[in-house]
Amino acid sequence: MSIASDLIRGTTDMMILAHLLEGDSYGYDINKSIRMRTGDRFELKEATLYTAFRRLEQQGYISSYWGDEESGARRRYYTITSPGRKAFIASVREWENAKALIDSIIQPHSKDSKDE
Amino acid sequence: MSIASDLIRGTTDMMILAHLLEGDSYGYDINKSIRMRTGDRFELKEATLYTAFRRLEQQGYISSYWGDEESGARRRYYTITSPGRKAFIASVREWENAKALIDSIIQPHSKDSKDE
DNA sequence: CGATATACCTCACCTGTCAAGGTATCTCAG
DNA sequence: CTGAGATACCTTGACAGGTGAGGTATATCG
Repeated sequence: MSIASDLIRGTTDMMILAHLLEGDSYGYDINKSIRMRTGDRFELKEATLYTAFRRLEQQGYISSYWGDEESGARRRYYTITSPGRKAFIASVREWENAKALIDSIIQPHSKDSKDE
Repeated sequence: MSIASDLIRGTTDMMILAHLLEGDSYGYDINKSIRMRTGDRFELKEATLYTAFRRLEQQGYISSYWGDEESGARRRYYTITSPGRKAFIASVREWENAKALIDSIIQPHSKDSKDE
């Protein structure tokens, strides 16, 4: 019951930024949160997650630092930046827009007289 | 004011099938219809449109035939097949699903106690 | 000691979009 | 008649994002 990869394309960055808006976090935790929010119906593939981090950091939308836990596996934490916040807002607007446009295209149009 | 190509990815086939549900049509006309339905805010790029036709025909979701107009440029008409109709219904369901999942992921979660 | 969970990472491959280029017909202005 | 623009089709190569498969390391539990 996963989303087709072509459908989530272009929304993964938005998902990650949305999570970071609520505070610094790290890869595994972000994915766990996504799993929980969707009732176990969706999660990002690890490769997708980490390539997204690279991309977002390169664009200046997030920054990272290593956590200082003394036990357990090391964690790389991410912080959303000011440009990242702006980018998130813009991407949500774009997403709402795209949803409306696509819906208007696929919704059936009543056709009284259909000559064929 | 176009949709980011990463956002429409995976919906173009659905758009085309939606149009063909209302009767046979050809490339140029489908794109014109999309432009009209969206109030000139969106249209498929030609390369995208025609690669989608190839893909859909190969999957057996549409079939094609040449129109017999005696004047003007020739037109290749497309018909949606029975499997195509089923695929369309499935893709709409998937799309509705994806929309809901993505929205649930990006929507802000109220956090009463936010330390930091 | 091996399995499982946490936690990170990279590489090669696949697929869909798109810019750029091409063909051919018809109409209309000059 | 000639050139521009609209109609209408098509292909190729480049590009970008998702993903399977593979890898590393630590802690815990039986």
